Amino acid sequence: MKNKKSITILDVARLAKVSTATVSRCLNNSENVKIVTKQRVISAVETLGYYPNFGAKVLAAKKTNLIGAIIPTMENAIFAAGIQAFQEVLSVAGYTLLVSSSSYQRDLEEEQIYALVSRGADALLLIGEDRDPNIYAYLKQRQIPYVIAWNYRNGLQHTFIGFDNMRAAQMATEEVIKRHHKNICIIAGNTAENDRARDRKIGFIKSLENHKIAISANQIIEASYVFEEAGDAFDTPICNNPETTAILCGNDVLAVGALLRARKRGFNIPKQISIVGFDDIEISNIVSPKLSTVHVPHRQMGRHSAQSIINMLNGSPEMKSLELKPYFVQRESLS
Amino acid sequence: MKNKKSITILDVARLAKVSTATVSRCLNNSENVKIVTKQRVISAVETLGYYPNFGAKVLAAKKTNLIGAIIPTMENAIFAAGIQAFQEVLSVAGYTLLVSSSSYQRDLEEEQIYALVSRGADALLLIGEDRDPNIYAYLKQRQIPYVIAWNYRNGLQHTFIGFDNMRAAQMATEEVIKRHHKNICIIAGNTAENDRARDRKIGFIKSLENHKIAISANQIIEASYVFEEAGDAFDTPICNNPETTAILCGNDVLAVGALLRARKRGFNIPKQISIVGFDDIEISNIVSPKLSTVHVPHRQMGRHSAQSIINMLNGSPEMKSLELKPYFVQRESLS
DNA sequence: CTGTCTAATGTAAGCGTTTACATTATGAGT
DNA sequence: ACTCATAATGTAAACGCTTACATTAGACAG
Repeated sequence: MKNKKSITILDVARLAKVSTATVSRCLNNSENVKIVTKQRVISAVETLGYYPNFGAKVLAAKKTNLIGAIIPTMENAIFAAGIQAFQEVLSVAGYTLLVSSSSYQRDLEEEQIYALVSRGADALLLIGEDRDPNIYAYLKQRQIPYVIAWNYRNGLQHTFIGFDNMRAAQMATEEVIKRHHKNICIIAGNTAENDRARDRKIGFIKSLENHKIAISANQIIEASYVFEEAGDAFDTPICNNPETTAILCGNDVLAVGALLRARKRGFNIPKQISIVGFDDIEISNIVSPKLSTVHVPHRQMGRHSAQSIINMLNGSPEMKSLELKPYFVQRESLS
Repeated sequence: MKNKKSITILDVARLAKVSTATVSRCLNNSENVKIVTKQRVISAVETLGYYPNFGAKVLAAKKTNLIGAIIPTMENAIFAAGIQAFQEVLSVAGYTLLVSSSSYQRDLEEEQIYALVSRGADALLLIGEDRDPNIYAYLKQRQIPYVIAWNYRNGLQHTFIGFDNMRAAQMATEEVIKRHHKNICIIAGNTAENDRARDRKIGFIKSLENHKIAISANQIIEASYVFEEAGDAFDTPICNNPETTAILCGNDVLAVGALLRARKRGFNIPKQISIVGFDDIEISNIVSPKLSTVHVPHRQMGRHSAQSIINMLNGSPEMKSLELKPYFVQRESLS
């Protein structure tokens, strides 16, 4: 990508006494090229120090082999690890990852989607389903394949590689209920622009309703995914209160934040108050007491999403969604 | 990036009754174009639904605006957060991040460097200095600017945005020594292919020597950055031993791994044994007791690295290195 | 009204690949 | 030795943009 009269495929062709087409074929390990010719070409490449020009290649081949991913943040281990798995699979298949983070902001995410596509992304990994329909229209018009991870829904609208957040939340709630908790609080993630947070919250509430356990509006708090905020949510009179015996949290960050604050306030967990998280990131195993939580298959999602995108790019347009199954992990913070 | 007779800049030019040059000028917010012409062009772009072709743009402009970063892993929060900060700065400047991870393996990292450059990276963020000289030669030959983060060294060889790992390690060691510990173990990261791990280990040892505190070879263990391995290292008879009163760890993951195992074995921390970490990632605030550790300015490194790369790409070839200062954070695991 | 200078726009030459199609070499079967 | 299928290679037309340079328009001084 710089000035200097650069070495082109033509120079290689001349030195190897073949045509540019043959050089191209050698370099893209294509069929039908005699072994001795190939060797001649390779050695010409080496003596000249030739490197293919990326722009020219992209222009001619109409693909970049760049895959974009837009995630809320890398600061949450769940996404960091998911993306890591995603990238590993892409990498061995010869694709490269373009990353951008939206900080859970819808408009920012939108910008990033347009940006990544205009910077050459051949396909996209998106987290969650909730976004302006125009974006899907845009992606369709430009024929950019994409996978929606961290969420699963029946139907052919999109390719989902994820799980049912609502059901998973219900699963967690059932665990709490069967231990006879009656006075329960919810610290949910901000649901305004986040379908996963919303589904989880709905799941919590639904289960409670199914079991006729009363929950008033002020027992449901929303907080952003930050320890401090979760702590503050705990300090709300409704939560921080001898009546309350269990808190359901929208994710592990929230749960750990609440747990730490509860401990600081002198509560014994889980004796006086139980706390359950969601995600099963590493810290849930590190806090004491260890967090009871819902295990989310983040690495699997990353890997399968990558595989799915690769398939799409190779022309299998079946768009098979995949539903993964989270499961509850009982550790120490629930009794 | 697909078939379909696509809409080109020529179509836009025709509709707006201007030349392609003018269209290009409008789209790249360049100087010297009349406001009314610009409006005509913009509206033509909109009615046609035109999007610039990435490959053509790159080929003609000789730059991609893609910045590559190769980090050991995103699973360690220190890199995840650093990269996050890096990306945020790039993003507002109109650059996009290409990421790849090396799993701390030198040969893999090497491959990734070549891969990212051949996939269009205009510049690179590298972690640590230690690598095959051929790579630096290659980067120089292809005129790819790069920044080395997480390490700092005097000299004009490279642009460093980092800190002196050895001195930081000495700083931590001094803290331990001044609390009168005499029987100290070291759990270092694998130093074979990792200059930062090596510098830290050397720093630990140097300080001990300076204070005439004996440390035998078997009091120094290397482990990879994984809780379990650190735990196993702790279980070594040398560490897990009433004589030992302090353990210096190569990073927080190691420290937390050791701490958890020590607790499991019934040790009281820090009464019976002190543990100090390195990095100051979030978990060091979450374990109990909270980890005493060295704070590493990871977000700052990310931001400054981005800024530095942007400057280089804008033609300021000064290559100013920047030394950041880590500091010790005393919490609860050291007494 | 002319000359001069600057701002705005146009012209067209690259940029360096890939790949459809055309051509030539190779070798098996007779 | 001669076909004829097939493998190997060559030819050259895209691909769609940017930008150096050329040209024209417009403003203003004299």
